Amino acid sequence: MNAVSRADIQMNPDHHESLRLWLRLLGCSNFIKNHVRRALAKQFKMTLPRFDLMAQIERAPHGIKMGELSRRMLVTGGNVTGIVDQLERAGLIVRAEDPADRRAYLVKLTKAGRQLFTQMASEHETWIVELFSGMSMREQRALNATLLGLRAQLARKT
Amino acid sequence: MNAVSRADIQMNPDHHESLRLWLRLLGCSNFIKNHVRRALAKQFKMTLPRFDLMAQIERAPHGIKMGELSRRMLVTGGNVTGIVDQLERAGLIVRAEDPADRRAYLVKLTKAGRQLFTQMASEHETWIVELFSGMSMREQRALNATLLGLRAQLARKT
DNA sequence: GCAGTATACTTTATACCTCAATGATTGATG
DNA sequence: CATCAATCATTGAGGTATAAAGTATACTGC
Repeated sequence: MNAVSRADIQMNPDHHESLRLWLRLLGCSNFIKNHVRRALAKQFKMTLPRFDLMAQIERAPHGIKMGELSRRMLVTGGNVTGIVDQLERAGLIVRAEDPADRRAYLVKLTKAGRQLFTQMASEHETWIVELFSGMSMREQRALNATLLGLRAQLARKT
Repeated sequence: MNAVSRADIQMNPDHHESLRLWLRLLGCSNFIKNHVRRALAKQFKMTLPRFDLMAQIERAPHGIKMGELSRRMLVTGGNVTGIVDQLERAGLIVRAEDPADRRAYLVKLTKAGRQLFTQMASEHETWIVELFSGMSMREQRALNATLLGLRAQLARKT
């Protein structure tokens, strides 16, 4: 094909492998994200970040602090503020006061939020199952284990 | 395929496996993306989308059309317009006329763009290699193969 | 030639997201 | 118990994303 660039010449072929792996990982992730985003928009007029945020809240029945949401979602605090604003305006969540810390809020699902989330989560799961249906359960478990290891390695690099 | 009710779907632990896998995939992807974004900003005052776009152009020495950029980056055309605007304003790329189609542009790197990209790509590669250094080359190849298969399966789902 | 339709790109409105700066509260230390 | 650094959340500016609508050009078939 075409000649290799100067950058390519300097590359160790093993390094190239890591780069390809990263691009592949990103590609898969983006594809699924796009798919889910479109489905959420179409069926529930919901965005993916809002759905993710609600999912985090749902796992914390006693409420969850803004900062904890930020850490779990790997996004900045300012971002969380904005999304919580929107969801609160829509009546799906509330900022409850934290009795132990007057700086903080405990964000909780409202009844409407819980109901909607239950519906969405169910649909969401079927979409994901369908997307991964080309892989056997065995393969899925293996991939999951690999990624769990990768995630642990990555966490060490901060 | 759908002989199971929605209640059954929630009960099936295999389905949760797919969900966990997806969240793990997304987590790894986001972590690396954040890491690279910060490094690009710090060392080159560059953003990740702009770097990605330059990388796509660099692979197409004769220039590349806006629509092709959009397809390869899995983003919308409007988005490409904005990023190309910024990079062009910075003197790193140019919109050259396509002699074969007056609606289209052939986007190319300028000399400055090519030089900067070469530097950035080299650094970028070392970051990625470092991030994946916890995995053996063997493991990386296996993961890459798995994701390649996944990507192919996904592409079939449109 | 000349509709009608498809393609290439831009624009607009809205939402996400980061970083850095700010205000408010807490908690640890001298 | 007074200070002061650390923590919790918000704001504002700049950049990235989408969908939908708009403009201009190309193509297709009659």
